[in-house]
Amino acid sequence: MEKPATIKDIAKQLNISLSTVSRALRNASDVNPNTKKAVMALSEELNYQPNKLALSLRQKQTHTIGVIVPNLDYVLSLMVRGIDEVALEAGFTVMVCQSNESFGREILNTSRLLESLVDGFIISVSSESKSFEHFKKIQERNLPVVVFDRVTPHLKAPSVRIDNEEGGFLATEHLIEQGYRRIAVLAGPENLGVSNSRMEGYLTALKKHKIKKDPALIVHCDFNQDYAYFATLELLAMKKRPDAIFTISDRMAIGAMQAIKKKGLRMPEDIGLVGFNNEPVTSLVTPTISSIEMPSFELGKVAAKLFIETMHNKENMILEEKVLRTKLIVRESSQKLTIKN
Amino acid sequence: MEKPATIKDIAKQLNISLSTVSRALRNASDVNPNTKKAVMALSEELNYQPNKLALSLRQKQTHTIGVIVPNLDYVLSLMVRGIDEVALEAGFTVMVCQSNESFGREILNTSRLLESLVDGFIISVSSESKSFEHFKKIQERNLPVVVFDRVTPHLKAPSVRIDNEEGGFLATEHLIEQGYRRIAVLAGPENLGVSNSRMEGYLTALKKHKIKKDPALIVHCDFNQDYAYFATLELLAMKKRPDAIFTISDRMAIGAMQAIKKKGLRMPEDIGLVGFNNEPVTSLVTPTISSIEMPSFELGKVAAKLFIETMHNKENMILEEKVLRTKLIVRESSQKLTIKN
DNA sequence: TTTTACTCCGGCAACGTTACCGGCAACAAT
DNA sequence: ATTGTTGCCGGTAACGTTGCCGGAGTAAAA
Repeated sequence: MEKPATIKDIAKQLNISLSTVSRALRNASDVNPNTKKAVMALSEELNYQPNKLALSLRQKQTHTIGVIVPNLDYVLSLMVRGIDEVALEAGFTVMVCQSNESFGREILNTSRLLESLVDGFIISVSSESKSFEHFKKIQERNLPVVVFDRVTPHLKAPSVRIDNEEGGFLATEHLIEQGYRRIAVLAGPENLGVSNSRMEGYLTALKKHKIKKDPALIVHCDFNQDYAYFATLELLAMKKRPDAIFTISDRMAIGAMQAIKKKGLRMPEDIGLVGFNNEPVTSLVTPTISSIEMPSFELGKVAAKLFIETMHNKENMILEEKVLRTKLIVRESSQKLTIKN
Repeated sequence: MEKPATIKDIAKQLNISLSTVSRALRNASDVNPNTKKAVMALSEELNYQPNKLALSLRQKQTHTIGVIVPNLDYVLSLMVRGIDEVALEAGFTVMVCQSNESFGREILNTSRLLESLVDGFIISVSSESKSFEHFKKIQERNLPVVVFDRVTPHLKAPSVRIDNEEGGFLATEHLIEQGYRRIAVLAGPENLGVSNSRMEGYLTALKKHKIKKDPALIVHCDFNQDYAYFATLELLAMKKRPDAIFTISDRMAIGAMQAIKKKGLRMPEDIGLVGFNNEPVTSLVTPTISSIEMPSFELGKVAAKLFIETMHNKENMILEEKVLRTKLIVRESSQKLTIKN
């Protein structure tokens, strides 16, 4: 069995035509039960497997979804697994590309996947992306697109995301309830939607509790542990330093934690800290870090389901926007008050 | 530009034949410079991109590599990035599948990738896999295979791995030099090669320093934080408990650390701990955990290079076995002696 | 002039598959 | 006996591409 068997081989051995074999293998109608049985038997024996390339070429569908993610950190790889799960179930293969948070790379990935003739895209945009021209090429070809996690209003497509405002709100209100008042926020790049939404929630919480917003306490920095470290050092060097920090990612929380330790401050006594994502590492460090949990795996699954829906009614596509809830996980870094039993 | 342009479109507009266009686009020889220029110009204008499906079907090559990994943890995702890097450079696309350490899943992935008509495989076997029949199907089709990281002698294929014996040796000898004597090893499943090799290094170090091996100190458990936690609790409950633990992964080291803390023991004073992989988390926990560093990204690159070599001389394939060096990273969990300056 | 050589190009087949159409039986209905 | 009707099947074209072969035209060599 050097070369894989083809329909032609079956046809030849059974002395029937290609068309009949083809029909026997799928349509089932318009073919004598006996012939069908024979074809089935032989195809089993020869271990026949339809050539996907030929199929795809013929029916102009590859049953492949292009997935573009900024990276494959804990949260995103969970989401990708969710996508994978649902896609496989529905008979799709996924091709995952990392943009490494780079705009250029994202463009490259897009065109590569386009060349690979994927049937559509599931995208989480890079933090660097300000222009969305490269995605237009996708929609020009009339391919379905679903945006997830990092959504953007510039892209007219169905989307799934978590409720970032809620997450920001929960984190901030929790800090307020614990008695913190000068709460700083370590945000990501200014054009990153998720970051801004989380900050929005932060502001809402302040407003609700009548705490005046202090622009000096709002710091934008790169989505990255080291930057967060230095940004925190600066925050702590202020005359009136913050008494709590909300970081819009756990990575940044780790950086902040290191800076706080470096300064000899204690959590939660001197300063409170809440992160975002609820990565496992938050419960491993000392002190353990409070964080916002999100249903990542579920989010991936929803994204894939949305994709399949969109794919099936391309004509009258609905711009659905799904939003999943978040949850506050309280740990040592922010729990100043003891819980009464 | 609804549908992507094809060679036929170009031919029609220029009133020349398909063959000429085809030749103009690649061969370059056997075609009038002027015609060629015209073809090039028009293909640019129409944004022509060759249809990969048709190409693959024609020349029976998809320029795709199937990559099977047991999971996508820190180390493996670095390796995959290495593979990706080199593969892309060489004009290959990679399709990554996770077996989730499951044997059945690995079989499924193999046949799916085989169906997708990949040109070959780069594989790291699942810890569950004891049989390797499913890989035979690959070699029956005469497709190149490279094994990486988790290699196995049952698979006749070029391979890259790190020097696990060395890693185990370095970790153990370091503990011995720090004065530890009853050194336990937390190993993975018994059939997992990497685990056994690391244990081999452990034994070599013991022998070199004339420390008698104590079977009670050798514990096999699942490759997993929780199992490591419980296994460590048991170790610590022994009458003559170990004074150091070498775990063959950082995940397990974390579990061990939690158990040690739970028991109220201090590292490195009461007990020493060394992990393997040098994941970032080792430097974030308290105490920081010593570990064995390995060139993961590089390993991925080597694997891909090896694959491309193998692919290019399929005929007289050499069963190369590359081995990369490891390095000990000393941190708080095992540094009993102060370093003299 | 004839032969040879070279340049450039078009036609055909093939990769593996399916959709469509048309045809030949056999049988039922008229 | 003629006309549908139905069941089953084969031929052909097409998806987009390239490799092979042969041929026309021109120029150089005999």
